[in-house]
Amino acid sequence: MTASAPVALTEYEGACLDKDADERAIRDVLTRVGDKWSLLVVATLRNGRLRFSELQRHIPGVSQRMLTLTLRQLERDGLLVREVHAEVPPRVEYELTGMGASLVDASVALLTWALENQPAIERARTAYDARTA
Amino acid sequence: MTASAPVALTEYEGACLDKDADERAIRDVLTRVGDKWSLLVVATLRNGRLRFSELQRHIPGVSQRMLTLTLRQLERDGLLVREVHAEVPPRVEYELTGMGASLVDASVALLTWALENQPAIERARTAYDARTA
DNA sequence: CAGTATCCTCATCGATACTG
DNA sequence: CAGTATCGATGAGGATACTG
Repeated sequence: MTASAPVALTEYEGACLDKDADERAIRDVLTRVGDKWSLLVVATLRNGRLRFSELQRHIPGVSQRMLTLTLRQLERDGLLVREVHAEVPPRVEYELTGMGASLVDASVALLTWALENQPAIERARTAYDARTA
Repeated sequence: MTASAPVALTEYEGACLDKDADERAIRDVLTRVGDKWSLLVVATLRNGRLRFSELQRHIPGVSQRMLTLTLRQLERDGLLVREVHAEVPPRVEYELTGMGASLVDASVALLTWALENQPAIERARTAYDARTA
């Protein structure tokens, strides 16, 4: 499973990471993925559209402000669409675009890695701290 | 290729993202991957060990301070090892661990996604800005 | 219900200078 | 060469209050 990855990586370094535009593209996406709520929002929307309040319930700890800001960014980037229904009380639903769904798919490997390696990381930290303390 | 991903994601939401520990593990890794230099450092080390100054040359724009901090964190997490050679002038080499290499492999899908979708994201932003301006 | 508007804090990051 | 120490800017993110 790791047989072809080194090749792919070499291509990144040679053909991509050194070029400014591609490096910016990657940093752009990684910054988004690395922020506190974006990936959690798209992952939560992976199973279907949800309204604002439903999202807030599904994502513990997110403030109204941060959820709004995150949704606006994701909408601006074309990862989800915002649908306002002209009703009283207002109803706003959010739904992933194809690109948004594909981002989740592309993130699965990294999420799996995170879960699988968390114990080893924890152990490494403990050992390091003991060594340097 | 996207056939099995939704299933995997559903498992994440049901079995993982709602549980505090796993969510912390994921956020932990995503924060690391999302920071400005970490993934760039491990990717650069993917082809073999490098010394401090070589890393700095390979990674344009990184300051001594940030490179040091990034390397210390990655070392603490067990993603690379730091080898100090008792020489004058001092020589310090950094090399990925197996876990460090596997992180790069796990990130390839996301990096590929970033490169492939960057144009579409750019277009979406332009359209959004025109719509809301 | 689905937001805005303000204020505030803290962590990240960069620049610069110094050192074993 | 491979760092450390210090300072300062920037901005992500949280708390709270208010609104169409």
